[in-house]
Amino acid sequence: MRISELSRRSGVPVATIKYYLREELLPKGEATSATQAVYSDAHLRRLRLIRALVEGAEAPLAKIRTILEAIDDTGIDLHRLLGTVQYALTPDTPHNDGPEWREAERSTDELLARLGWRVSPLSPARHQLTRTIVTLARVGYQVDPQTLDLYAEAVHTAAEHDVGRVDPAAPREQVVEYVAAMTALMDQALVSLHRLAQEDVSARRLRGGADC
Amino acid sequence: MRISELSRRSGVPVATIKYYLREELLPKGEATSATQAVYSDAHLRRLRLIRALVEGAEAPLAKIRTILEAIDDTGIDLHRLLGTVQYALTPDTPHNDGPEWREAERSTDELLARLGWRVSPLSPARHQLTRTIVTLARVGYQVDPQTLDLYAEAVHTAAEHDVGRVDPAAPREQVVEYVAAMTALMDQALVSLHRLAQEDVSARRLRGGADC
DNA sequence: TAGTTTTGGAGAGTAGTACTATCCAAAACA
DNA sequence: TGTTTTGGATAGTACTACTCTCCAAAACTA
Repeated sequence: MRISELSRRSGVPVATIKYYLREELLPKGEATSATQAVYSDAHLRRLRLIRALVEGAEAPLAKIRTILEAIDDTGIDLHRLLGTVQYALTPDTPHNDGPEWREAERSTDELLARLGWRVSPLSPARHQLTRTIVTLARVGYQVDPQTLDLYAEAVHTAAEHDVGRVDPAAPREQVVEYVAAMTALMDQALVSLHRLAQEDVSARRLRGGADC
Repeated sequence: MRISELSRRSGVPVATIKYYLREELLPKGEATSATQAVYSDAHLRRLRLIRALVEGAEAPLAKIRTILEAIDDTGIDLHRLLGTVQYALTPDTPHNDGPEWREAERSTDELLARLGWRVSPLSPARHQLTRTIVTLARVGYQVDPQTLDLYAEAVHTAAEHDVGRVDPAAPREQVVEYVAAMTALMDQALVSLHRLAQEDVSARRLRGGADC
């Protein structure tokens, strides 16, 4: 198909498709002349994945490029792919170094030790958790170990399910796209549901006269 | 304290503090002359909250202003405050209308009916969940009811805990700040832990030869 | 065949966001 | 008295993801 049809079928404007071509997020179409090219279903699929990462994960384009390269790397193992997606989705934030940072870091380390989770010391999510603990402490809310344990147990169930759905019998292309999409987007489902749950509990407990 | 001390104690540059004053995120200090003012501990606390929302929740300043106004509204009930924070944190995204949207919307509605959660039809998190389901469907991953049920159960436990920590005996100012901070920031803790859990499960199941 | 539309490619422009730098007169400090 | 800090105002900056414009070649249509 030509670029206009790709645009129509994907819902992405031609100018944006051209932009993604220039940014090398989307591979070139097959040139049929110096000024013409045709695009395949693979382009449509790739475009949909890009838009999902832009809209659903609010990932910056540079980071999306990293994810796509990992997907296209035929030698990558799935664990590494999952790690690459997580890295890409985690904003670069400054490393702090002070007593409050070290205390929060200790909370994180102790939690992971208690849980026995196999997590790299370099994992960006570690850093993010530490940072969240610091941020909450700064506004007067100490996150205690019981809270962290309870949260951890909850999300581990979800994660078992996420990873359990990886189908070893499916074509590799599908598997890697599933891992990338799941890693990038199920966080958003989790957050949405968390908010819905908060609303439900709040409606029962905090609404009206129940607010002290 | 003067603005330089406020800057030193908060870690926020003077220029940024002035910016927040202009943007009316931060109330004016108490003028001691035409060109001098002093700031209280309340200013320091407010500045920390602003930075927590900027850095921890990645909330746009205009939305932070909305949250702060709700906090300062002495007549607001806590349930409404929680709703206001959630609204503020949810990006405005277009409403779609097509068969795939309606199908996803039905998934969301059925889930909430199954769960019996008290959730407003206008809740932004409803819309976000629907959108996530659509986005995942577009990249080939259908989110089934079992997945949603499992996630929902997990996060409800977390939400019970979140809301259960609201202390009716504490000063109102503290309570409203806790509700706002919790609503805005515990999502990030949840996501961080979800990612750590995924890494753990992936390490067990997907690493190396386990990838088909 | 001629006029119109579409294309790849290149470059410039736009909007939004959150700051950051500069300037100035008045106040505070040493 | 000279230097530093202040409130206030204004302009500038960096980043991000597009979006618009132009042009020559190719494709389409009547």
